[in-house]
Amino acid sequence: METTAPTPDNTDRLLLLDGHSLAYRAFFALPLENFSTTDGQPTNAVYGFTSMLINVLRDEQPTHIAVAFDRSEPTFRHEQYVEYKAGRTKAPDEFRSQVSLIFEVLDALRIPRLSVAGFEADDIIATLATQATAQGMETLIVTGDRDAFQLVNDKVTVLYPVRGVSELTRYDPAAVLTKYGVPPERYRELAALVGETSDNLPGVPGVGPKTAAKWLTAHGDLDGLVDAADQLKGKAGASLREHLGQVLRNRQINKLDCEVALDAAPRELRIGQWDRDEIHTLFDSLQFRVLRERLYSTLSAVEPEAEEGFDVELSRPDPGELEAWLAEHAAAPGERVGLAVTGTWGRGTGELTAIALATAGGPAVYLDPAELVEADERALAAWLADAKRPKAVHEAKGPMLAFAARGMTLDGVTSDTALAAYLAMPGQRTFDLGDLVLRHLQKELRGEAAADGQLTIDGSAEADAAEDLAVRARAVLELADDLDRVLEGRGAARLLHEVELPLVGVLAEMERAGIAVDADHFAGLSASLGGQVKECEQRAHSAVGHEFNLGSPKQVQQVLFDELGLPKTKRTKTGYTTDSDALTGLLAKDGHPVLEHILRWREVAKLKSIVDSLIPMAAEDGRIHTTFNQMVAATGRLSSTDPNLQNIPIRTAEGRQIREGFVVGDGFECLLTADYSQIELRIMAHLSGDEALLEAFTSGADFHTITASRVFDVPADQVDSELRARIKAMNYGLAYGLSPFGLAGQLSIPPEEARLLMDEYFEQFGGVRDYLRGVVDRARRDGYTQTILGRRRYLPDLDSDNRQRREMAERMALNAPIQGSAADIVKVASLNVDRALRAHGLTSRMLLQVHDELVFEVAPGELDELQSLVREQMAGAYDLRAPLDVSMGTGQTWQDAAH
DNA sequence: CAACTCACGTA
DNA sequence: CGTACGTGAGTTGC
Repeated sequence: METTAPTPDNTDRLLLLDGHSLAYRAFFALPLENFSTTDGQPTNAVYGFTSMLINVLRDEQPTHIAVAFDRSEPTFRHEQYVEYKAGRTKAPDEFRSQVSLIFEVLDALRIPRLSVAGFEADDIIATLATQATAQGMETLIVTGDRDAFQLVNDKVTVLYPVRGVSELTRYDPAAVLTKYGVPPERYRELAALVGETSDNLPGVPGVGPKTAAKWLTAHGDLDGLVDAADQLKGKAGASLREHLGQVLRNRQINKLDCEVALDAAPRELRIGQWDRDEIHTLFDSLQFRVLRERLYSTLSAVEPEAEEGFDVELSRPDPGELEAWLAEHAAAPGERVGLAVTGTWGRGTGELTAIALATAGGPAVYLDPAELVEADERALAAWLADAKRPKAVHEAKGPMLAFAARGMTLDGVTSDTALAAYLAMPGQRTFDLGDLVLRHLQKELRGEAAADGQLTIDGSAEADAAEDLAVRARAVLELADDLDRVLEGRGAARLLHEVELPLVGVLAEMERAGIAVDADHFAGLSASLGGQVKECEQRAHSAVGHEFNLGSPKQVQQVLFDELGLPKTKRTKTGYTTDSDALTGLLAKDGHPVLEHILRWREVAKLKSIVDSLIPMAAEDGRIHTTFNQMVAATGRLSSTDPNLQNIPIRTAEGRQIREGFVVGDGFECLLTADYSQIELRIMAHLSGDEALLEAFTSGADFHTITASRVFDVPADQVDSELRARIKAMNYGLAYGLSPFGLAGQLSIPPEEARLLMDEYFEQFGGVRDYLRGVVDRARRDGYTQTILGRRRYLPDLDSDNRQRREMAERMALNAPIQGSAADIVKVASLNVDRALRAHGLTSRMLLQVHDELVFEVAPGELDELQSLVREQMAGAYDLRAPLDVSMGTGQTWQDAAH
């Protein structure tokens, strides 16, 4: 039972920890009064757990890691034995508040945490250990639960904490035998005889470990002992005969399940790149100063040892030789080539500074686009445009724009590794190639020579840059294969290949097209708004008797609450809110004139800032080219930046004036807008299968009116605007996880009335309530939600014991399948419309996508054909039980095209 | 100067 | 105490 770690070798070592059992031990081992933050948050369990984790990482040098947690739901053991773990006192609040902190530590360290409803952490550990052994990995299990001893063998070792959490005893087969007198495979039977107090599994009275071990050794195993029970002598023998049933039940219950269905396989638990900033912030808030330093020095040693680099045979073909090179190395059908480029792109265009192609076999080329002779340029263009020459690219849209700017088309992209990573991990902010390569391939983004620690051949900067780019191309190629496998395993391969990937080109074309703007209109608008801003400012100042900055929430607070003594509003982190809801409320109560001026100032100042930001955005072609981002929204929506054209005002008349500045471009006839009406509600009706709600959609009458008429039990023609507004708020709120309280706030009615309203609603539409409940339950069980096309959103916080975070995750779980499915449908529609435009040979083009709306620029004479084509493709994008409904409008400006 | 907070525009 | 975004201005903190 020695505690030194084995010498590191090349075997993969999987470290599995039992989160709850270790945290619980730490909680009782470390005095609370020494481990709390200054604001009273207890941290002894987090500290003890983290400290132990750091020590194990340092001493054992694992290559793979995961932490398993129990869940609150009953397990299969409870079904077999109702008394299982009965009599356990509930964990103290001081402990429970720390579990989510441990989650945060693990998340920041990028250590996977696993839990499965109906199973204990031990079962997860048993499953992973069994799988790891089968794959030739070594496994180390750190747990305070002795049941794990049954898993010990040549490849599996248990580290069991002693003396609190400061020391771990190593249990290999020999150590188990020494300590208990039986080999590990008999341990379970020994425990069945002796019993386990903490699990409320009583053993045979009068039989301790010594007797039990003696019996098992003498009779081979428990079955042998049972067969021989009649011949056992003495009190102990009699006691065993009397409690035989109980012993057999114990054996049944303490058997760990090795076949739990898990999301992750052992090989996927490779130690990843941890987030230094996140750790810094988190440990700061936990006031772990020493621990942070220990962690830093330990983890820098444990970070993935990326010994391998990428082996590329880089060449720079002589002028005129590119075609031959491509024919030799990049012409095999079906054999993907990695493509990496450097340059700049954005605003619908781009410029290339370097191009590298890498093949799976090793040969790679580096090209300077500025030096390409005509023949090479032609050969490159032909290869790029050939859809039958598959390519893997990381973030393909930018390069696509850059290629397009020099007249080349990039087609045949069968993997965009950033996009694939987004589908695999939709919550992540960035998809850096280096990080992904390290995580998935356990390699550094560097060449073989650099990996060997050698200097590059001549060390020149240009040669290094060429080598770097070729390595990136090769890395993308290998990463693409790996991510293809990951997505295939999750059933998301079609989403990638049939939706997201083809959409890249469609988005690039929309960005390239841009939308024409009327600069004079914007200039006039800016001037007029500027005048109003000044006016409001002066009125506000004179209303309070002095100047102040209306744009400063802090100064506005000072004026309103300190100087004027207005009633306090809702709290923010730093004071009291002055948002428009609050000010409108104050205006109704107090009526101080300054409130009106502030509100009005905010409105016009906001509009002016939007107009002023748009003016310099127009490119030389008189059009604004936004950038669509396909990989930021966790739900699958697109986002738009530089500028954001998805939040151009529409609600107020003045706001709509801005839309008048977006106009049809030269050579086109008009703009066409087409949007889905109530797409999210239709999806909710479809997903819930609520017949009443579905009927409200198929009846053809106004949806909100119909639902209101049902809920309030009045004929549809007697539903007034008040009733309709209430139900409309409910209809939409449901998809966001609205609470009675929130509904009350929004409708300015008492919470009790809001609750009643919801009850009445659900009485009519019970299927919706069942669906919404089911969504959250399923998400909690699976760990993620899913859209109609299988797009997942992972929500680990559904298990948080921080109420606020958990409820937030629940609302996200409610909304993600609805908003995400709507995003799926609009994406499919965009693709189908784009295809149809080509098929019909139309010149009209798609310019914008605003979540449920598509904006087109109509070429002369094409309006009728375009309209019917767009309607057909949008309505037919997906077969919902509440059919998709499309409404369209046309006009010379975006505003006029509204409908 | 970067990072954060607040406020507010859209679906 | 309703989801998903991006932007701009002011403020805070290194």
